[in-house]
Amino acid sequence: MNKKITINEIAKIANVSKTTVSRFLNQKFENMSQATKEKIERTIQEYDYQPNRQAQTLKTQSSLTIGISVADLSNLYTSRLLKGISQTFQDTNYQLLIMDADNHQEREINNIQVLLNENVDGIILQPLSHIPSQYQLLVDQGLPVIQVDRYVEPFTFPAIVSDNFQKSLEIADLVQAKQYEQILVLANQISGISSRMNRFDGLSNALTESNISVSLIEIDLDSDWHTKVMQFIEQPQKTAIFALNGQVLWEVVRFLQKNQIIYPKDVGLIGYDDDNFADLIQPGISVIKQNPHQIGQTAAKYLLDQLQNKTPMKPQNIRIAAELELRHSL
Amino acid sequence: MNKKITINEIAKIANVSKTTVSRFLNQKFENMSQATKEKIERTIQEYDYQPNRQAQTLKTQSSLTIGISVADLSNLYTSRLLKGISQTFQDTNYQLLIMDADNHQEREINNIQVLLNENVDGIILQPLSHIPSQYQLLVDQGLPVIQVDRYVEPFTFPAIVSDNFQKSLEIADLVQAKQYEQILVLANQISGISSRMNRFDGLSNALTESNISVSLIEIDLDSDWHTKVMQFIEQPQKTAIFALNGQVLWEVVRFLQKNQIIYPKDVGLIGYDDDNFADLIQPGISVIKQNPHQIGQTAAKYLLDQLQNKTPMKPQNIRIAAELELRHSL
DNA sequence: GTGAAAGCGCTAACAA
DNA sequence: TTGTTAGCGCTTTCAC
Repeated sequence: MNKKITINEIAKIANVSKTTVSRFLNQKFENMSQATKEKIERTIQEYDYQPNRQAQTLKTQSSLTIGISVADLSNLYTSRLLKGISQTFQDTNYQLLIMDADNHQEREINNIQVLLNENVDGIILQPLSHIPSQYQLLVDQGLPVIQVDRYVEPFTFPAIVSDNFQKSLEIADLVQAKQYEQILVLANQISGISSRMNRFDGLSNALTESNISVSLIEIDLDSDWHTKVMQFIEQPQKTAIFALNGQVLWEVVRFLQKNQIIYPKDVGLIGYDDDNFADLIQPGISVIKQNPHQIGQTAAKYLLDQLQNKTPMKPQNIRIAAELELRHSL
Repeated sequence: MNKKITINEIAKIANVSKTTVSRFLNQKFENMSQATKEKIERTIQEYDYQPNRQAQTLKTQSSLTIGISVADLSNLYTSRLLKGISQTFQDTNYQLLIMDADNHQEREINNIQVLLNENVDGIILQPLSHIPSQYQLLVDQGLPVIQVDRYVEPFTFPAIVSDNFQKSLEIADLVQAKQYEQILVLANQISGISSRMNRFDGLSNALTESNISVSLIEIDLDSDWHTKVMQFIEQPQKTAIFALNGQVLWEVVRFLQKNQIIYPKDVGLIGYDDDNFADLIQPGISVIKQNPHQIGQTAAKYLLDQLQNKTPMKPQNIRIAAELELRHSL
């Protein structure tokens, strides 16, 4: 067990005080002779000295660590989001403390407490809850916080999200142009998840004046969704299905394949594709592709900016354009 | 900015010394009166006190943090691996410090240095390099380290991996039974990546006595791989393609679809499917499904065990069975 | 059963 | 231009 060398020993070896070494570490060269500077540099090199982070944090109350809490670690959207964040912080001094809420609100609260307790300098949060009071402890801390993918209303922190509402307007246009008569929106529980609500609301709002009906089935809450979907498809009206996220889209495709329902003949199909797999499935499925990597990058950039300039950012929604890719299914 | 309450203030409020509070925090109740115990408990509750992690670490030299360095954060294999690790540590006091090497060796080295510098108590490593000397600094530290997905030879640390070699033996049997005459193995660079090498070696070894030829194309190193694959397919021999990981499998499927090459008629196809998407593609593709979640869990469990029992683990390979799912493509 | 005091490795105010 | 000193929040030895 290699005991690590400390600032004291470096100071002793270089024949200076530890203050001077500390000045060197923090690049305060204004009043330092070239000689001592070089002497310290050499010693640090030679002994491969790295300052102890905990001691630095304890003293300065700044951990140079960014806390992240994601809703669910195990999907590609999250991976790409994290990649974007990670790349942006790559060449800074910040470390990332990534925590998974695993879609449980208590875990998210716990994550936030742990992150605060680790004295993180900023937080990137993919919020699970839409109840602002849950995040009161973040507000109290006055820490820089950026939301990603979703936001909590009323706005307390800036949020980097996809242009969910806008994309649904485009889908509404399409659906009208193609003369569909009813739309079935399939989703995981949407209540409180701003991204999903925006996707649904965009469509409903745009079609409210039309005579196209919009229905919602939350497949994770409704064990009978298979039957209901079949009923919709069997009705005489021309029906389209809109899957609000990738996971749901693939479940629907599996279901349709199993029941030999052909799209777009028997039913129209469009959905979110966070896995970029839609082009592999024949016939091609029309999808909306988000850009989680850019969402992550953007969030990280804004956070970094706040950290460096100490200027608080006003709560606002920053939208990253998703991409509509039309194929044959709608 | 809510200044956090410290052990000193808790002590003052509870009318005891901070030593006693510290004893309480560390559950040293042997010589503590019920009265003080309750008094401290109440005060801690009331003020929502959480001990400062940096101070604890500085003092005890144990950070209660596990460092993780993954090869590439942005694929599902990694996500599921991390989920398995994360779930296992969920109910412990350990935090996870996750770092992405982004497939760059220098980054991995840097990650390791950062993790050591953060005084992590253990490391889970998906190694990028096969050169043991790169990891000498880990050996020197005497830290518990577990490798996942891949290993470095000669063995310095235990490794949790898929049964890559064994699965390739099964594939060799299949290929012989189906009377293929040549196998084209498609991969990303395999040199030094034990998992990929094991997959290739298993197949080659099993077929060395047969008259089935085995060829390798590393598609990320060979910009001309499309042409070469076409040449193989056009040969009179009955050909099968074996894609050594998910990403490669999907690239091959895209390529075959684009060129209207039909499997299994024109060419047999089997590959690793870490995304669990193969069942969506028609006709069904035969795949090997790994279990990264279980690999992560297992790695975390062994690490936790070492941490708690202070017993070093002997370097060994622990294999987690992958699953062969046969469909129509081979 | 409890507390005083030293010290983990660092930074920063102040002194020289 | 450099050093002395105090202290960040905690644990632990030793004393009572």
